[in-house]
Amino acid sequence: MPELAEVEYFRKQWNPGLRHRIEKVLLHPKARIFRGTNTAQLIRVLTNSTLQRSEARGKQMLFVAKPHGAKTQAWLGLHLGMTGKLRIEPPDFHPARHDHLVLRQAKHSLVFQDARLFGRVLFAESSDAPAWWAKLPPDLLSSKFTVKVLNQFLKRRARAPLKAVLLMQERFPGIGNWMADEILWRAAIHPKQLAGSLDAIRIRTLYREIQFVCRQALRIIGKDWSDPPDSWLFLHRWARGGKCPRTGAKLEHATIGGRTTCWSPARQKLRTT
DNA sequence: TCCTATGTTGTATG
DNA sequence: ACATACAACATAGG
Repeated sequence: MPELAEVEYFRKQWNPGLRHRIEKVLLHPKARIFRGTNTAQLIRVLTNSTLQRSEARGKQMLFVAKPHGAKTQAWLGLHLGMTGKLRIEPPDFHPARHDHLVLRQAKHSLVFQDARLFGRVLFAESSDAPAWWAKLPPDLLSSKFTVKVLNQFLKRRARAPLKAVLLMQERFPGIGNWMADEILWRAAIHPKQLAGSLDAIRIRTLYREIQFVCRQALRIIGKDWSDPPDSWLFLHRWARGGKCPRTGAKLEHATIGGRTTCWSPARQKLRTT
């Protein structure tokens, strides 16, 4: 499910728990989402800590807690993978099969559910942010993501199709399968177009559409999980016999960059120059 | 039964 | 070393 805006939506689902104490931590230590993470430390430090704030950067979320009587901070990183969800339940709630992490508070249980277990839980106790948070690439809506940065990355990935390149989180944090298709559709660029083959005009167009889709998705989906308008590719891409909302022509599907990709052949043509 | 799924990563290959 | 491609991970639903 989750790309940039969906992650932002799920992050906010735990807002009722901010500034409240965590009384108990429930988890299945062997669940795959805890791979590489010290769950004993996570339980010890988070129990009796106070949840303070949260942030999302791309698909990565951060929850910061203040451990009881300690000067350090507790850093809880959550990644939703393909099927992860955050939700709120009553304090006496009993975790179901896919509820792998529960932070129990007096008034709420904060639940991380993930059926496919592609998600991930990271944890650190330290005064400064751990590397897995501090070293994340700049947000696509920040001033650090410039046309020049985009241009340089496209040159380095010159032989890869743009669809695959847009999915690279090291440069496009938060973009996932549907956002990549939406961006390329708006920019009228074929998903198989090689990254190194864009002229300066198209690079600028691509840049603009990246920012447009990020901004609008956050505003619409990130706010309350509303659907984007009918004018977006979003609502048509999985429909059987789906039609391009701009040209009315039939949409096409193929696997590109290892992912099912949808584009409008009437609008997105492979270009040799 | 077989195929698909809004993601990441380890490994093979060039 | 660097860039690219793809199988593997685990479960549910059509």
